[in-house]
Amino acid sequence: MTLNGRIFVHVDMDAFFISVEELANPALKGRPCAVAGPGKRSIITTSSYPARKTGVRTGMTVAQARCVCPGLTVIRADYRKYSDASGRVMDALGTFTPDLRVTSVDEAWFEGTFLLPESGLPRELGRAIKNKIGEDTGLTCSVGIGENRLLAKLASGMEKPDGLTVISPDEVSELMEKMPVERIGGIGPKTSQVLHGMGIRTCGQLGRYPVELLGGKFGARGVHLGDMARGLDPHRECPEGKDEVTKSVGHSVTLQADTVDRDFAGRVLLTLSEMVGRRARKHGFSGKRVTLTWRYSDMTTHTRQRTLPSSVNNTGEIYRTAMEIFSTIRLSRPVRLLGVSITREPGTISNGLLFPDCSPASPNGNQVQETLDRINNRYGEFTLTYADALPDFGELRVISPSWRRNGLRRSS
DNA sequence: TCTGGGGTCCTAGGACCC
DNA sequence: TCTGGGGTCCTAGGACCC
Repeated sequence: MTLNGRIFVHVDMDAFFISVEELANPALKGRPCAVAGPGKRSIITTSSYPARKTGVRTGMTVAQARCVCPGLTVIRADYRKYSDASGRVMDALGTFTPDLRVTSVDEAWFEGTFLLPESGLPRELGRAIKNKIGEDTGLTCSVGIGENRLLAKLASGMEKPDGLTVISPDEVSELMEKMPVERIGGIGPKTSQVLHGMGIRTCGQLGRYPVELLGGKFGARGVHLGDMARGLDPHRECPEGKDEVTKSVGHSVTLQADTVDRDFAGRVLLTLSEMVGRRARKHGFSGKRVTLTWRYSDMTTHTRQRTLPSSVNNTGEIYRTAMEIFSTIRLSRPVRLLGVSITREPGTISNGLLFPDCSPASPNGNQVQETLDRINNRYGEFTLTYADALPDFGELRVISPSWRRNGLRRSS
């Protein structure tokens, strides 16, 4: 089975965090286990395949998961370990192409058109990738290959775990005919619910639906839905590197208990501002817009933002702006989450190394900050910090699935 | 003992300008 | 007995992804 035109390869690690834990502790293998954060309100991040069989799902609370699966072993997330493992995986993939696109801690894709082995069989390329990752890291992955990104990603999810799936052009229409719409990247719970309401459950049905009606229902996005359902990729024109620029840096935290205490909230905002500022400064990022996010106990989430005259990444500026915004809002209910982020203006380049535009609050403030940064760089995050900051969650190392190696999203 | 945290992109409405 | 029509910027919210 060969693909005649371009080919794209999508690599997705199997139950990544759990697999890394199993590597460190083989006794976990074959057992129902799950990785979760440290807080009592944290959720399941990843679960092993035996755990999934019992009904454990990502997003459940630890209590819910234990309820479904009483024998569940819950492992506290160790982001440093996953970050290191991810680096090894991406290094292995980097031996195949100089143009690897890392989309998250456990996912990457690249165009493989010119990388096919002499035999020209995509499946052989896929096998070579799986072998290389296995040899270098001891981990398994699922590889999907298709004539565009959308199909490659779809393919990688078809035979998990340890899968290798090649979708050749002549099997696309038959494959899509019965494919549930929610399997397509970009069609989430809300969209699929609306589609179901319209009597559309499969990609076959979606692909035949009149484009005008989809456009009317879903706006600009609706126009692409039909194409996607037929296995065409709306991202096919994606200029080199254009999607690689980081646009915002932020941190948020769900509090251990909901609060109406404004002083405490202020200390949380100081801590978050320092975390944001630290990470931004480390990577030469700065942004003009500061956004405050808060979530009430009923899960309704609100944001208020303020655009500053110039870009900032100074903890003091970020904190001051966040507090200015905070002072304008009246908390109508207890708050469960607070967040702070800075956003780059569209079209501006902010790289502190080239353009040191991190306008300090005051020369003194900046000196203090530089000293703090130096100490924390050397001895670890929050070794020295503001008296009012809360070091207990400031210590948390962040690695989100959108983490990128050598990129801004790398955990600090 | 409900419901994490990091992001991106899109939409819609209002302010403002000419 | 009135109030056009663009364009752009800013803001808030929401869908989605991993």
